[in-house]
Amino acid sequence: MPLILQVAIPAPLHRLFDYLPPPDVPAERLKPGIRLELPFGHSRKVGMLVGLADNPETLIDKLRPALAVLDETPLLSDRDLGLLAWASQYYHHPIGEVIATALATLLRKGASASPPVSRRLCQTTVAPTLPPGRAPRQAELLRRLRDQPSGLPAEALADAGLAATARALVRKGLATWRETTPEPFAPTASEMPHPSPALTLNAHQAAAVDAVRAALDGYRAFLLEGVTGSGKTEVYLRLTEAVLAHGRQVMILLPEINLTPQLEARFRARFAVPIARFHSALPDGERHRAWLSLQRGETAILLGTRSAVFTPARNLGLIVLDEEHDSAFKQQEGFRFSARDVAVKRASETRIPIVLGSATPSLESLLNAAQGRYAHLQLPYRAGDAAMARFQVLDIRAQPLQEGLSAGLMARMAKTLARGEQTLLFVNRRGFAPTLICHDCGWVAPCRHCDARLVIHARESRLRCHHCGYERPLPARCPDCAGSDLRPLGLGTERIEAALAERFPGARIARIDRDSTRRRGALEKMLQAIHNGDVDMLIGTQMLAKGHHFPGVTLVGILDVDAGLYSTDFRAGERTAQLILQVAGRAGRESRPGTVILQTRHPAHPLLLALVQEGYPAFARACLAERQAAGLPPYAYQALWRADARDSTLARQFLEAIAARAREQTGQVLQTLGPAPAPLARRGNRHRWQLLLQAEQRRTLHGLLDCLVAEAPGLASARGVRWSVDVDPIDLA
DNA sequence: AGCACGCCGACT
DNA sequence: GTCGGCGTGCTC
Repeated sequence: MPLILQVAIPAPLHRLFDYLPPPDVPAERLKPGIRLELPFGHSRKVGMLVGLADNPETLIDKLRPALAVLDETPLLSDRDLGLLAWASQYYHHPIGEVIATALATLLRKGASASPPVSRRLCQTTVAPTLPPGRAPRQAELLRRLRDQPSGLPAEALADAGLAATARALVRKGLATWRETTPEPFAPTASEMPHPSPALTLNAHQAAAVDAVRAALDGYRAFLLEGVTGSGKTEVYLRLTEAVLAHGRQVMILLPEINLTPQLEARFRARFAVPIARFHSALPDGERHRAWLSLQRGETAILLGTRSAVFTPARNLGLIVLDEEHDSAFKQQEGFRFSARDVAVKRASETRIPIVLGSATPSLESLLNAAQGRYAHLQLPYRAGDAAMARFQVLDIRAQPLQEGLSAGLMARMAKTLARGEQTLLFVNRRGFAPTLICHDCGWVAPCRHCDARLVIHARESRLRCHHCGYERPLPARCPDCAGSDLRPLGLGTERIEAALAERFPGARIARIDRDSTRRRGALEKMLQAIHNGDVDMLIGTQMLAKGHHFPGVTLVGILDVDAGLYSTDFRAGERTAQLILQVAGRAGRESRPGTVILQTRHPAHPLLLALVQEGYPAFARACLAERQAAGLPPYAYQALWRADARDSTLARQFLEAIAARAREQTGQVLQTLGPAPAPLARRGNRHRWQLLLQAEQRRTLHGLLDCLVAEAPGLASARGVRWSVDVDPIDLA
């Protein structure tokens, strides 16, 4: 009876490949989770064995034998493979590529996963005769070896400058090198001191810690909603302590590890256990070691970004995902997974708790909490009674603007400057395509088919909806008030910087955005200058909103609230609110909380008022009610089908065929919006279109996707078209 | 995605 | 007469 190997290969192919076992390999070594070297087409690939079968799926004479087995023992457990198979199915992404994203780069290329050889220096005799004469360093090292029967690691000796001393002892036969493999992390009383003492918890923190600690034995998802400065990190630390005490590992996921050095510092200060980082900016070798150390159980705490969510762990006891609302958790190309949703799935499969933390939770998570799927924990107060910033809505309708700056805001800036305090100007440039707005009455061009704004296509002089494809010519006058002052909405940081330099000659201005901080170390330098008080005015994008705190800033100006309130993306309001609170949380200190000025042409916008008058929870409730009324996520489920082709018509016709099939199969329970040109309609000489599929039931949508993804390659209109499916898209742009 | 096979223009 | 353009088709 032939043994057939079912192998996942990193290629954009939605299936497994069958192979014969490599020659001369005993069957018991062929366990799912090991890597194989394989002949594939005309090249060699590293694939993952995911299953065994008695009979091949294809003709037996097409089978080729695998070339070699690369792993002694499985790199991925059945549970790991199960999570990856789920992700492949849920996101409709090829299993081979999904598995590849779960492996560190070097493993993907076939590098050895055996533990690196590490040498420890051990004494050779129990009562060594000390070398005569003066060799104090050798004597001292011998004494340390006597106290440490398991020996001292070579790296530690090298770090301490004792490499030569060690060699001398070995030469004299008093010590010897032993090759050891690192032990799985196992907490002992001596390994668990608190180098930095735990802070005292307030009542809300204590309640949150108790709730999670009571649930460490099984799956439970917790939404930890805590305003900026309310002490979420201390909660994470206490929970980590509890989990480590059980000898289990903790995974901390962050949107961007480089922006949260304080968090890592606090973990390192609190715990004397092995802590590893895992993120895409890490050099391959380090990533490889971090991956393996978690997989083998040598790392107790992993701090990582979204790519870390698939890293296998021997004995995971808790997942913490901080800033859970952050869109960086969603991969925006290729395998478009949400690390937050995968993490929840992983916790549930592993039967461990997960804590999703945020000051401004996503509406998805708030709804999950409201419906009881997540337990809702709240930290409503800032530690140390620090006051929240005051908000001030500034009506700029019919006001003269100088590059987006109103006279009122500039007057406040002048005063702030005169007092020697800092101003932070926030420009939301999150890739919103500009919208047309009437400067006299605030009218914005709406789509007649969608609850969305039309987008200016300047070259064609037309307004177009990116959801349904509706379009009309650019109007010369406002349809509402007949005013002729119609303006595109949206300003760049450079224009504002120039305007400020002109208006405030002599003021020291710093611009912080991707362009100005591209050079290595440039951001750190600017931050230092700001902290030193060498900067009067900061202009920045959302880069400013994360991680850094600016105690010298007492005035925050948000120039462009309308662009966020009226974007083509229905999620823009939610993101804008999250950003406003995040920016507000950067400024001021206990004694001087600071003022946040929001420039808007819609001073009575109900969501804006809810946010500034009642706070984020009230805003979120209002926003959820709107979403429910409109039948939008999180009350509906979406998938965005993208297609591109050399010829624009081909891509459109393919998506029209998909839309037609979708309507045939599901009828009324599914909405199709489009196909419409993608916001970046032509990229790399390919024309891009998109089709939005939406259903009230997740099952309806996924059942349909299963069929359509299987059918699509066979459609006549699929020729020459490249396509992909984005499940739970967060950027419809 | 690679990578080959496969039919039509400008060059030693 | 060849070298090479990238169109399309396959990979167990």
